[in-house]
This record gives sequence, structure tokens and C-alpha cells, in this order.
Amino acid sequence: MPTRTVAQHRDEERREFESFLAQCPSRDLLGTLGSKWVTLVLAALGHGALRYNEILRRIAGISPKMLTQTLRTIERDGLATRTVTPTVPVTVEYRLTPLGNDLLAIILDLKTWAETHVRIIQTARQAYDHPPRNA
Amino acid sequence: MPTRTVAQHRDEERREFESFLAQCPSRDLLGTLGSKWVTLVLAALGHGALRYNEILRRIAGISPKMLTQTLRTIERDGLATRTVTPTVPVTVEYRLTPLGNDLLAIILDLKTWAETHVRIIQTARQAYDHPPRNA
DNA sequence: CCGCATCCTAGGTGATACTG
DNA sequence: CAGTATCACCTAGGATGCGG
Repeated sequence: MPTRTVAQHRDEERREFESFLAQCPSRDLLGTLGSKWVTLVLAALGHGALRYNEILRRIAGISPKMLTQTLRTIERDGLATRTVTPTVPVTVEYRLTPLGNDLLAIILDLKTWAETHVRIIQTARQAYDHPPRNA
Repeated sequence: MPTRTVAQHRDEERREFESFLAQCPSRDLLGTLGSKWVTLVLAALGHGALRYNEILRRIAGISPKMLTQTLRTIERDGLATRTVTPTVPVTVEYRLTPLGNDLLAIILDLKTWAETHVRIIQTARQAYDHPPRNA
């Protein structure tokens, strides 16, 4: 009857919380948005439909692999559609869905907030990293 | 004068884009929010100041290490303050700053959006993962 | 009570080369 | 043109144990 049960209890709590987190819609969204390229691709598509290589050129730092991966993610979530036109060679076009456009609006709100407060945050960071000498 | 310059050009573009990303306030914010625990801690502190162990108990799945790390992050960004009361043993209290409260509001907006649209997204995912047999 | 140091693992990310 | 395959890396995150 020792501390064993306590540890077990904590472990159980942890697992429950983990599965709770896994199902949490906001956590999920944050995870998606947090991935490096998703927001950039959404923003690129915000101006209208684009073809694979157009996006690749527009986002200078992305690799083909990551672009594909990112596109698959947002396509899977119903944020964009993928249209294949069987020309030779094939033409593939990506376009934001209404849902994607809606999310993009939210992202832009976030962007606005970030740009508005970036100064304050940077100041806070400097103060934190270089604490004043006196005390 | 071969393809060398082309490759160099691409590399340069890439580096420029990287440094651009590194300085982008929204990317920075997304990175912070995307980290697993930041939003949860902010939410926990949204109800009022809490002590270290109170947060630890409130967020069942977090480890002490990650809690400390997370708290340092949000403290550094000026989102919360850390107050040490030299009792024995010491009491450490964390409290959201106005900036932190402001950001929390944005997060809650995001949460609302996520919860509103989670159904649609899940449906899209199922359709994507189990494509209809016909064509 | 609060936190740091150390070690470790897993997955997200990237470079490169190849294919239908 | 629009991807896929493979390898390698790096850092976020978890486990554990010690210190003020």
C-alpha cells in the first residue's frame, strides 16, 4: 500500500489528460497553425488559386517536400481543394475553400495583434535578458 | 559561369527568406502559441494568480520541467509576472499582465473558432482518409 | 516549495536525388 | 510539371535526480 498507488494515480491522470489534449479542437488547430509553413501557404492562396510551382516560387524558403506535406495537411482539413487538369503535362491547382478563407481571416487577426504588440514583447524580452544592474 | 550562380541565387533567396521568417512577429507568436503548454498555462492563469504547484495540479499532464520552461517563456515575453515572497519555504506567484490578458482573449477567439468548425474539419478528414469508392 | 541539470527519445524539418 | 523516397538533423519534450 505504499507510494505505488500515488504514482499510479498520477500516471493515470497524465494519460487521461493526454487523450483529452489529443481531442481538444483548439490544441489541434494550434498544432496545425504552429507548423512552419501552413499559415504561409494559406496566405499565398488567399490571393486566389495557384499551381504547385507558383506556390513554390512565391514562398522562397520552402522545399518541394514540405510544400507537398503542407498542402496535404490543409487539403485533408478541408481548407483547400486540389484540382487536377489532365493536360500534358498535368496542371494541379490549389484553391482555398470558404472554410480556408474563414480561417485565414482569423490568422490575419492574429497577425495584426502580433504586429501591434511586437514592440512591447521585444522590450520585455530585452529587460528579461539584460536585467537592470541595481536591486 | 555555369549553373553555379543559379544555385547560389536560390540559396541566397532561401537565407533571406529564413531571416525574414525569423523576424516575422506573427511567425514568432505562432511558434510560442504552438508550443504544447503555453496556451494552457495562460488559460489557467486567466482565472487569477496562481502558485507554482497550483498550476502543476491544475494542468494534470504537465511535468515540473515543462511548467518551469513554459512559465519562463511567458514571463520573458511580458505575458505574466513572477512574484517571490520570501516566506519559508518560499512562495512564488504567477499573474497575467494586461498584455497576457489581451493575448488570452485572442486565444479564446481562436478556441471558439476551433470549436465551431471542428465538426466540419473532422468530416473533411474522414472524407479524405476514406475516399468514396465510386468515381 | 520551487526549480535546475542531465540524459534520452521521437517527430518535425530539411537537402538531395529520383519518377510518372 | 508535380510530386516521391531516402537520409540526416535538431530541438521540443519527457524521466530522473539534486540543490537552495
